[in-house]
Amino acid sequence: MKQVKTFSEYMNDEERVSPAEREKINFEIELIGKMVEAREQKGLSQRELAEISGVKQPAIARLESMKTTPQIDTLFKVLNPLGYTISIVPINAKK
Amino acid sequence: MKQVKTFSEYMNDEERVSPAEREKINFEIELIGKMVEAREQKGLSQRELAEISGVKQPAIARLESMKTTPQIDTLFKVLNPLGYTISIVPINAKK
DNA sequence: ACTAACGATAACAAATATGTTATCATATAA
DNA sequence: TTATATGATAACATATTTGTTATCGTTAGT
Repeated sequence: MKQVKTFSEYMNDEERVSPAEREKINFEIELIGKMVEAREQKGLSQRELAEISGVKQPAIARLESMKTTPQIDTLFKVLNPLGYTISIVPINAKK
Repeated sequence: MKQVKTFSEYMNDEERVSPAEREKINFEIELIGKMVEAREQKGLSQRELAEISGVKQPAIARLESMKTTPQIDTLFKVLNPLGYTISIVPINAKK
């Protein structure tokens, strides 16, 4: 018998993780995925993105390694030079 | 001659408001619009939404009156019971 | 071997949001 | 008029992120 839960099973256990928490975690995974990919695809180092965005390199490193959850100001500062923004969508629009 | 700028003119003046700041302000306007509308359309008071979401009523009031910019945790807690979430989109997808 | 650039991390101060509790003014209903 | 519910606000403590500065280990290039 299985002894531990998979990550997916853990994430879908409502008794442990609330829907809002799950949305937040999914968002963060989506965030760092697109963030790292876009940064590297533009050939930018963390230090270069730091200069462009106005967010310091240690803060970017903390975000990319998921040590912290960004504040909204920081989110826009980092995403904007990478060509992304965020928007509010109905939950059922989750394609 | 015009003496003052309209809000729109102010917002589009890159020397005063950076692109990232503009995105953030637009996001906040979109946020409180959908937030208040959805809350009232569901017939919920701030106190009721506070109970459902786990965010205290004073915090909700501060958000709706734009006294503070929410943290991402708070954002998901409030938006989730209202049927919304947030997602990362390319800037050119701004319809 | 040396240098330079990279991402990660440490430590502390500063900034900001939230929790908590209480209260206020206003509107609405009885 | 009295009572009740609403959104807004105050004051303070707590929590979390970011700034700041410095450094670390690793990798790539010379």
